[in-house]
Amino acid sequence: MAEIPKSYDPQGVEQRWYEQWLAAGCFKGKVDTTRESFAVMIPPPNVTGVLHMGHLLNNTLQDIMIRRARQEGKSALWLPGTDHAGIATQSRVEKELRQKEGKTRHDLGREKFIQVASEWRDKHGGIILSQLQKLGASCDWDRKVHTLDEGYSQAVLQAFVTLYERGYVYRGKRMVNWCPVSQTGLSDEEVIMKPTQGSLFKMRYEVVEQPGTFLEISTTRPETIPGDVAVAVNPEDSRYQHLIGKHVWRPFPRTQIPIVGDTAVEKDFGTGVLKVTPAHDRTDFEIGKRHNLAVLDVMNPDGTMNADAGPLAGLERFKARTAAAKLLEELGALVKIEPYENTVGYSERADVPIEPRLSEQWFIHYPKIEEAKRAVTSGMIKFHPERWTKTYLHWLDNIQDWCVSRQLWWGHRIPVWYRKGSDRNDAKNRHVSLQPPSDPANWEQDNDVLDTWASSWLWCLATIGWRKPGETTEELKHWYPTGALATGPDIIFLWVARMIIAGLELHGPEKKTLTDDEIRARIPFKRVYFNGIIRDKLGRKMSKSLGNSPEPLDLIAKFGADGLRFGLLSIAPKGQDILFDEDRVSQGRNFCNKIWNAARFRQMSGPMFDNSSIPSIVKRINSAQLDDDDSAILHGLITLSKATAHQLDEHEFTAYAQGLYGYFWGDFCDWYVEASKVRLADPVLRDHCLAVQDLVLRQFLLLLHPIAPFITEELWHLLGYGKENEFIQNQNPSDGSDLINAFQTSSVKLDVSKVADVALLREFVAEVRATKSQANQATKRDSIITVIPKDTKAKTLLSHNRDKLGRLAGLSEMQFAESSGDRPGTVCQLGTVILEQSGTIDVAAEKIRLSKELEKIEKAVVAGEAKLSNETFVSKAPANILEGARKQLAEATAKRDEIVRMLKTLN
RNA sequence: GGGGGUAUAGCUCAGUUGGUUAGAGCGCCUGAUUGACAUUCAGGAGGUCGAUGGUUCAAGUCCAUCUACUCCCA
Repeated sequence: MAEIPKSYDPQGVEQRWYEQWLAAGCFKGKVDTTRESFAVMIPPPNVTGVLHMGHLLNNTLQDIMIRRARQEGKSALWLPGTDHAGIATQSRVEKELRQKEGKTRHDLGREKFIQVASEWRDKHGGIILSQLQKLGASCDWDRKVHTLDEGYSQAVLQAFVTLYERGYVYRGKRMVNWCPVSQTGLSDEEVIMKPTQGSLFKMRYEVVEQPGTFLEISTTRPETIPGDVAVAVNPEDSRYQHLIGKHVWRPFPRTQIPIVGDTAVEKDFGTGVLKVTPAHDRTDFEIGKRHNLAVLDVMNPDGTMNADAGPLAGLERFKARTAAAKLLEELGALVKIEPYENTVGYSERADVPIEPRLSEQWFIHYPKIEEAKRAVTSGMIKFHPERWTKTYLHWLDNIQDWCVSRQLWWGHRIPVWYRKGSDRNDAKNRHVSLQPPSDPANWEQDNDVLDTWASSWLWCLATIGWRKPGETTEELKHWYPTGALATGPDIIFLWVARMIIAGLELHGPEKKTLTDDEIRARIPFKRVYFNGIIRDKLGRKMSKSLGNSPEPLDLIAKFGADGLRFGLLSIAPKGQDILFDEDRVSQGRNFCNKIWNAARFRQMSGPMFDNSSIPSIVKRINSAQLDDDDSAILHGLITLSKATAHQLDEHEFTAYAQGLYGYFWGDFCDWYVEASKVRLADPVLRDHCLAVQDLVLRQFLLLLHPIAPFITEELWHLLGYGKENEFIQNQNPSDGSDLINAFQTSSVKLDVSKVADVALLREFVAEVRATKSQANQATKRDSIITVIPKDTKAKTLLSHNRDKLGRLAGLSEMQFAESSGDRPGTVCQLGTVILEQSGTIDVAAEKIRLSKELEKIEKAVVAGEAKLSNETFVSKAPANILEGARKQLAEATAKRDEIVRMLKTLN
């Protein structure tokens, strides 16, 4: 066996093992119906994207789940892929086209543009997946899926056609959210509401029938004045009701528009008079419909003003706003301009304010809403943390039809053909199918593509072969529903809810309502873990413009993938946002180094023996030599295994990481290994003690493996736990029951009470060290103490562990005495400790120390006495609590009395 | 306007059916290095658990109200 280097160097280890895992096909998902299945579908990142902090956390969590499942012997599959990111990709390609060739997509034409975009995708896309490999992601790369793959595309179109046939898809002219930059409609979910600083323009319009009378009107958008077709007041508003039916002069282009009465107008908002612009506002559109008003569109799709905008024609919309204000002023119609903050919808991708715009679009009316709610409320799908259920249900309760058409070219072209020159809104003139019509010359296909989310909502189905309802594949039968989904709560509507709906409606024959059993069979996943969003240490979102996002690959290079994974996990509170601070990732790296060195120490401490299985190690444990520490550390190992199994089941990832950290560093390294150095020097006891260490290290590596796959695999082999070409991923850490069995088989009897005894010894050592530190003897290895044991049991425990205590506390001698006499000491649970010192003791300092101690313990005594003298407590509290309180009070009292006595002797 | 979330040490956070003297990591201070690890070890300082009220023998934990910050939806 090679000698282990002094500090852990992740670089070489990571690359070597990742290559071996790939070569051995470790990550391949195999359909094996004899095993329980467990699949995870990666949330497909944008194909154009690069790895960011959020991906690191999200994919670490998935990797943990899938690696643990593999260890447990499940038939596991983690399927990777990317989505085509319609708007994002098209925008980037168009931008490059514009910059490099000065062309627009229209110069190229649809076919050529898609070809260019595909080439661009193939060149720049998918970087993110190779970056994930550096993180150690154990995806089945051979099953990589892209939403524009041929088979997947078929599924997407089929879903649309099926929903059309089932009556859930319709076409219509509606108000949609229009992005002037991407020049496409968007769904409500893609619009981000942001408080925006703007101005409120107060204007006055003259009443036509009563010259000299003016109506004051407030607006944030004076550029839409040319599109005004009326002004509206609340019919119950006594200030204005007499004017309903009359007209006002619209300032520009100057014309008469009617005054209408509509209850949608809020009397208290502004002046209580609303200008009505049906083409550019949702509320106004509704008002216009009620009053039969014309829809006067004054804007081009790119956000510039069109010819109908009169004097504003040709101006960009925000320039037009300023120009409109100036114009109003010149006309004497402007009263004043006030700063004003209101909430404005922004396009998620382009980050510019959207325009409400009337256009022809395709919509999906969501099916299976009731079932989607029931799936979650009755626990067939479990959300972690559970509170997201409320958000999910609230959305379903207020659900709006989904605008799924996008005026883009990059995506799945809507599989609808219209008879040339006919009314497209008449279903008779449509051909909706995966196949074009047989007489293509008479038809033209819809120019639009589907929303990207209308492809990714099939992710759990179409990645494993779903192509149409009713048909199934081996993979679908085996892995669907998938075991868990890990994602961010920000896409609970965009993606999670829609996947649930898609599964319920499309995974099976058409049914109006579903039974619970049918729901169970159709849901895409059984659990959803919502991980928090990573922010910078000031709590801001990570963003390119702020430059506050670290480069993930740099972090991996600096801390190692394992260290980074561990660090992220240990600072990621359950479902809570995470404030990222690089310093904290170093904890993960340090932990890896600690593990590395513990293994190194094991290697240096003696020869390696048969480490090939639990029984072969347990066989080397000598029951006769089993001491207090052995019992405690092995019992702790069982407890840890059990806790880990529970925490992973419940997705308590942080507790899982911290449990391993505390056990390994605190219990094993700082105490057990240090204590065992005495025995390791003794040839009779050495091998037994090494066996215990071997067992602890083995099980610990197994438990840690899902978080830190590389270092655990490396040490697994270096310490001889696995043979060549066998991997740690195929070893089950279990919940501790295999340890219990092995101990029973080999008649190794652990004494559970030793856990408490060792805790007492640890307190004792800590007190001695503190006392020494105070007396400036901290570094002395040959201090002498006198102990007045509390009782005979304490005395036995101390003398049993004399050598260890000497080593751990730096003692050359530990004497026992009946009484401390007149010397001050430290009181701990096992007794009073007196440090022998040369020269005189600092009486004043001792007094201060003891007084502080006294103050602390006095509080406990008072609290304990109060509690026990309370009759209701004594009569109502359960017996074990009562007994505990009595014991505690007795101990506190004894300690207090001893301190008081020592203080007296000092006076 | 509606609905979440959070508030515990200087910082970031644990604290799982209410029950010892509320914990960890980092930071800070003191001390340690010739054989696992300075990516280390030992010790120390530091908290009226956001505020008020309630339930209970017992509240950081449960309930109500309030305050601050934050997210989502309108």
